[in-house]
Amino acid sequence: MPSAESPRRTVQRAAIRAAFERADRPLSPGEALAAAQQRVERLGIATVYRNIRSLVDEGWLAEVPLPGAPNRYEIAGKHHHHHFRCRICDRVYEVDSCPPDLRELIPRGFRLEGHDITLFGRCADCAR
Amino acid sequence: MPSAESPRRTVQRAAIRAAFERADRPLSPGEALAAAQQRVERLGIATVYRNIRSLVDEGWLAEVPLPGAPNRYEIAGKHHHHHFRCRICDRVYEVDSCPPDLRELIPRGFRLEGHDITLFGRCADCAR
DNA sequence: ATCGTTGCAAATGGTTTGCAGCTTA
DNA sequence: TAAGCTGCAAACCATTTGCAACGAT
Repeated sequence: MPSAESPRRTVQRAAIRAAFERADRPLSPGEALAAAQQRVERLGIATVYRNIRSLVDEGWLAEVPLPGAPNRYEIAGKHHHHHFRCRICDRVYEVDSCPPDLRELIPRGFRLEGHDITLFGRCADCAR
Repeated sequence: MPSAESPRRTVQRAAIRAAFERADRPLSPGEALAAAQQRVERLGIATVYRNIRSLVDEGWLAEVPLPGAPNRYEIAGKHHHHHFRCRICDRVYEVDSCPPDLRELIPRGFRLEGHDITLFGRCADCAR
């Protein structure tokens, strides 16, 4: 019986997970690096990318793809929601949403499998 | 009175514009290159990027940013609409949409300036 | 003592820029 | 002609990978 190897417990991995646990919003790899480096000084960006990928594969993190901006990542398992990106500070926030019926919008013959809605504007901090 | 210089008429620029005029969907720079190279063999990708930028600045092209995928571009001036990306062939299509009232979704203090909605799934060609 | 993980640097892939030669006006 | 464009190659930026040293088990 093949047993999936579980990742080793390293300070780097713990610091990266902690960064996401403490964040109140989705983080980019760079943001996660900055946060995790407060614990592990010599942490490298490659390690952040590698761990993000493995946490996504594990289902612990969820990818947050955004139009015209690098991906963010957030802890998985939340209910269906979307995101708001601040054009000033570039931070991304989670927003609850009641997406309308999108099924009727697609051309005939197309198969709809999902959708992304990204709102943008200014967050409370940047709204002046 | 300062007069904005208008770009010179070159075969490259004409071929690039023709690529977008003939396309029935938003094109990536690579797709535009491939289409325009049918007219101008030695066309380079840098020229495509430079012309796309200037056409966007001129207001002739509109940027179509997509989550997790390189930008596409389409002729500007269309009415409000959104896009559908095929997960199989990666082509992007325009879809008419009647977006719901998104204003009520954002957190208090935030200022909503716009939104992007991207549908994804399989286009008619790839739906099997 | 293994073998997975890390840090660093080099490799990628998409996009941008420098520059000499070409072309439009 | 002169200045704007173009093609090519090098530069960039975000992300990925190779590799030897490191460290969890």
